[in-house]
Order: sequence, then C-alpha cells, then structure tokens
Amino acid sequence: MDAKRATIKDVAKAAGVGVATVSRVLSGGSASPRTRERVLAVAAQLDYRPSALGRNLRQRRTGGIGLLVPDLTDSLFGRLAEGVLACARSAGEPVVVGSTGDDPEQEAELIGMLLEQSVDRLIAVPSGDADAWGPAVKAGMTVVFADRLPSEAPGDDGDPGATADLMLLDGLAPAPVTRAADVPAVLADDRAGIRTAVRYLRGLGHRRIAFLGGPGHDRRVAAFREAVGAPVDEGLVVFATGSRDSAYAAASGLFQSRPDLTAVLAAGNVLGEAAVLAARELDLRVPRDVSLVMYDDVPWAELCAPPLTVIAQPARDIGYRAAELVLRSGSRRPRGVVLPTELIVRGSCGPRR
Amino acid sequence: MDAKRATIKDVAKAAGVGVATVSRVLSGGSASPRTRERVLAVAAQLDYRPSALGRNLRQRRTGGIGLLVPDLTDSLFGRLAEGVLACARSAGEPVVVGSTGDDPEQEAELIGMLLEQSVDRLIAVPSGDADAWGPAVKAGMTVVFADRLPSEAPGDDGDPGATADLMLLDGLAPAPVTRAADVPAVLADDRAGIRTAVRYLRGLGHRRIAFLGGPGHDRRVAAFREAVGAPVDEGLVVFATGSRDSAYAAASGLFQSRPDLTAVLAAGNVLGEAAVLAARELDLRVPRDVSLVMYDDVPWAELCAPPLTVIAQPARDIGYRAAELVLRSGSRRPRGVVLPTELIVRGSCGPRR
DNA sequence: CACTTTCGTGGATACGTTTTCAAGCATCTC
DNA sequence: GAGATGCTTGAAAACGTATCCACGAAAGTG
Repeated sequence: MDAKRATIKDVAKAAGVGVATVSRVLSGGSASPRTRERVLAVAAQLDYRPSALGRNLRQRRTGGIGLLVPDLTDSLFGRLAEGVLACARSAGEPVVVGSTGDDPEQEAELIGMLLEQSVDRLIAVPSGDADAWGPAVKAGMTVVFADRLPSEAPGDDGDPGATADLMLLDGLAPAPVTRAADVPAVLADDRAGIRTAVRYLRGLGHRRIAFLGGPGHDRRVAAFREAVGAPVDEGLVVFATGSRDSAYAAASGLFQSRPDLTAVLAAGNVLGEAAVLAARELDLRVPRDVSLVMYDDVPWAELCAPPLTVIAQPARDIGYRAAELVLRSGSRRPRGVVLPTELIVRGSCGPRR
Repeated sequence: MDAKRATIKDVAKAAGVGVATVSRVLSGGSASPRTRERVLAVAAQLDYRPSALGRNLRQRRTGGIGLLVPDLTDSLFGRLAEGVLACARSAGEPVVVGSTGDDPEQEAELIGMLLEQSVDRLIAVPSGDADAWGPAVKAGMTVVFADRLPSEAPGDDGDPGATADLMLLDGLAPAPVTRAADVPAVLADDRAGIRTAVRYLRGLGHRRIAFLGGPGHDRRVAAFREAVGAPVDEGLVVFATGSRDSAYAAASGLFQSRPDLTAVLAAGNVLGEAAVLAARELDLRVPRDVSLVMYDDVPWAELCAPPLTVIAQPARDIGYRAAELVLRSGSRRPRGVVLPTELIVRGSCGPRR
C-alpha cells in the first residue's frame, strides 16, 4: 500500500518544477498561469496535502489554538467549547483541548504541554492565580480569557479593583501584553446579571438571600456583595470546590445551618442542580419554602420541577468571540468584550413566605 | 524579553556536550551519570523544553490524539470527551478535538485536517459511512470508534450483520487494519440495555412502545426491533436529525400521530428531553398517560418531574477505554470492548393505563 | 601485553516545509 | 539597440529534533 504520503518534492519532480514553485502556488504566491495549472493538477492527482509539521517547524509555531476549560462535563463549558470549535473550524484551525478540573496544578501542567507543542494562541477559563499565566504570555502566546478572569496573584499588588471591574471595549492598547492582567477577556456581564437577580428577589420581598458559589466565581460574589449592600451576612455566602458532591454538601450545609434564609442564588448550573437536590432532600419546597435563581440557563432548567428561574449567559457566543479575538489578534488588541445576560423568569421564585 | 525559547543546541553548548548527548539524556537513552547530571542541570537552568515541532517532524508523526464527536453540547459526548482527556493527560499527550455536528461532510473535512496535522491516532464517534474512514486508516492512522459504529457504506456489501452485531473481545487480529470494518470500537452494550428496557416496559403491561431515535442510533433501533419481536409497528419508530428542534418536532409528531402509544423509549438524552417537553406541551402526563425510558443517564434526570427512568451507560469510561486502546495500540489489537449498561428505575414509568 | 568488546560521545544527516536570494528571461523606455 | 524594469523561477538555507555511524577510551580477555 502507499504507506507514506506524497511530499512537496514528489509534486515538484512530477511537475518538473522546483519545490519553491510548488510551495508558492499552494500558498497563493505569484506564478505563471501555465505552471500554476500544471502544479495544481499534479498535486490533485497525487493527492498531495502539505504537512503541517514541516510548515509549523519552518515558521516556528503551531497554527492551532489551545483551549483550557475546567470541566467539559459542565454544560457551560461544553457550550463554550462548541463555540470555539465552530469558529476554529471555519478558519481551518485545529483546537487542542485540555480539561483542568479547576486544579491550578493541572492547569500549569497543561500550559506547559501547550508550550511544548508551540501552540501560540490560547483560550482559557482560568483556575489558577494571575501569575500562573506568566509563562504563557512571556513565551509570546496570544492569550484570551473566557468566562472568568484569573484571581489576583498573592504577591502581585497592582490595582486591586482592576480585575473585579467590568472590562469595557477600547480599541487601542499601547504596549504589548506582558502581564496577565493585560490579556483580553470575553465575559458575561456578571455584575448586571447578579444585580438583576438580586433586585428581582428583593422585589419579591426576600431579605435573607444566600449565595452559593464555586471556583472561579469571584466576580459573581463581588457583584453579589455590591448588590445586596453594605452589611453582608457572611453566613449566607458559601463556596463549594467544583465537584458535584462538594456542591451538594455546600448546598445542604447552607440550608441546614441557615433555616432562616428565604432565597438562594446559585452561581452556576451544577450549584443550582445541587441546590434543587438538597432542598428536595430536606423537604424544602421550591418556591414555597425557598426561592431559587440559577446563574446559567441550561436545557433541563425547563424540565425541572419547578422550572428554574435563571440568569442566561451566551456561553456559546463567549467561546465564539474568544476564538475570533485570538485569531484576529494581529490588528487591534481590545481589552475585552462583555456580553449581556438575561433574567428568564420561570417558576422557582415566589414571594417571601 | 527573552522572546524565544532555548533550543537543544543552546543546552548542548552550555553543557559543553553535543546535541546528540542532550537528546539521549532527555529521551532516557544511555549516558554517563556525570554528563547526565550536568545536562539535566543546564536544561533545568535554561528552562529548556524540547519542541514538539522538531521531534514530530523528525519522527514524522504528531504525538497527539484526535477526537471527533458530533456535539460537545450533548452531555454524553461531554462525558466521553472528559474520559479521553483524562487518559490522554496521564499520558502527557495533547488532544485535538473536532465537533462534526453529525454531518458527514464536516466530518470528512475534520478528518482531512487531522491528516494534515499528521495526527496518527484518532478516537471517533462516527457520523458518516464506513468508507468515509478509508482515508484515515489508509494513511496509517490508528482509529478507534467510540459509542457507535459507522453505518454500512452504500457500495460496500461485506458481511451485512458484522457491524450490527455486538463485538466481543478477542486478543489477536491476524492482519493489520485496512478496512473501516476492522477498526476496534468501544461501545455500550446497547442490545442488552434496550432489551432490558423493553422487557421492563412489557412487564408493566405496555404493548405499543415507541422508539424515538436520532443519528447514529442504528444499533439501538436494531436492538429495539429485535426486542419487540417480529411484527414491528413502523409508525412507532421515528427519527430526528440531531438538533434539539428536530428532536422536539419528532417527539411531538409521534405523540400526535399515535395517541394509542403507551410508552416511549428515547434513544438519547436530548431525545428524552424533547419527549418530556413535548408530552408536557400536549398535556400528556408522565407516567400516567405515557411511560418514558431514556437511554443515557444524566444528572438532571433526577431533577425532572417526574424523575426519569433511564438506561445508564458509562460514557466517561467509554472515552477512557478508547483512549487506552488508541495509546497502547502497539501490542495487541483487540477488536473491541463492550461496556455494560444499567437500568435505573425512577419515576417515569407506570403500568399501562 | 596485544587483542577484542563495550560504552560514551559528537558530527552529520534527514524530516517537509517556507522564504530568501540571485539568476534568467521578456518587456518596456529612451 | 542598450539599458532598465518587471516577472517567473529554482537552488539553498533554516526551523529543532532524533538517530545513524564512526571514533576514542576504558574495560575485559587471552
């Protein structure tokens, strides 16, 4: 069998031209119509496909783009990844995907792997500190964060509010990106979403609203604190570590330690799922005993009993836009993009009992 | 800034040895303890990372593994992908992921892209014909199918029952894999799962059981036909095309055209979701008016009203095993692996009304 | 001590491509 | 018609690595 593929040399020889000419023809360079036609014909006949290996080595970079998400099992990241893949496919670029498990250590390991592969474009839902991304940006990678920003590095004491703030479009950044704080990001408008949800619950009469968060929900909890106002009841703010078990434990613990709460804002879909499960287990009725708003709309929210009131975020668009940003990074370098959220009222919220 | 990374030459020069020695030390070849130590020290100090580009070009293959799934938004494929990524990460291998959208054309395009990248190991949930995979196996790729087998090619008229049959472990295959029908696969035991579900519904008194399928559910519908016995009511077997809209339309159409059915077997989680939605829209009560079994267990099945009775399949394990197969493909070449399914009885099935 | 074997080592080559460079040739300008 | 200009073209270099091969030294054997 023809075990090995045809190389550019084979094409050149068969067409009676030099390899340079073949390369030019296939890369859209200039060539006389006559030779161009012949080269194209020979290439088609030999079923020649240029090897990405040779090309990448020559231009010292892998064309592809890297994608690091915490967990593909989470519908949010599945949709985000689908958006990235859609954009990358239309550009013909391969995507190398890694799943970090929300573990900074694994994240660092995967960054190293991508570096080794010379992947020079990276879309990441960060888990680790801001300085975990130092190696990546220092190596010249074009990095775009999606859905989250990395938490402030322990030692790094720059503008403390910078990463918590919403980022706004602005066309021109003066210096090349060298610090993690400078990398562009595509985010949902968490602050507006959370504020809307809190106001909605307030309007229903709720005063003791709990926040159920997970890893990477820093901006959301900050928005929550801002929305509820100055004296935040810290017992109503709990965090899980990312696994479904941990989410369930956190939700269950919250309901048991604070039977006085009347509403819960779950900061992600697995937390919302856990909250429903825990409430059911403790014989709390939704929405009679406790109201529930979930951040992130998922298909099953409508199937749930009762249907869940949610803050929808355009997860797929986030991925798509991030991919666009990372691909057309040559021209301008926008600081970031913020996509709108939407409160979808279903049946999981009621007036304070 | 140090824009470019250190190469093997830099290490060799700094350590006062030849590049061959550095390569050997880092690849685990033989070297004197003295030089080994020095090379290692210098490499660490220079933060040297061997470039996958150079290595891959030299040995004419990309280390990584390719993964082709229809849709990462579908929880099943998200879990499968997570399994693949887990196994690949432990082996230090990058994974290039593509989403085919269940479209043979896009699938072929993505196969071409992987070929161009010289990815020589591929895990695929196939959408297209068996002969769509000819180019891949002919190019020497190690291919493993997961969750499904490709449908029989129109022209290819080999043993017709071969792909529909369950595949059994067998240690040694005589010839190298050259035909798509010969590539190993990791599957759930669809036949047993479907049979169990049908028997369960039969035991509840149901006689008119409908099958709601989607793309790639050939083996499941075959198992369904086998389980219900000879005279299959074809009006009770409907197919959707993969999108959520199409699934909903199929489910709704089924309920409306055949009000006499008493039970539905949905062949995938998005079909199950659509069935619940359509039933609710038509004021059919589950399980009073219609019983429902869904193939594939998902976290929200428990949250649904009523909780869904499902056939669970180990999606994550399927991915993990497939990755194992594709990585340790050097030694034996098993024809395939079949993983068990489990009927989980919740609340969506009742006696025939 | 002469010989063979083993081991550690470094130079050179090849992998497939893109890109630079200079040369060849035809056309245009004065 | 001589020089300048433009276009097309192929040889060669480079990218970073793994591996073949030869060479020298050390160790083992008679």
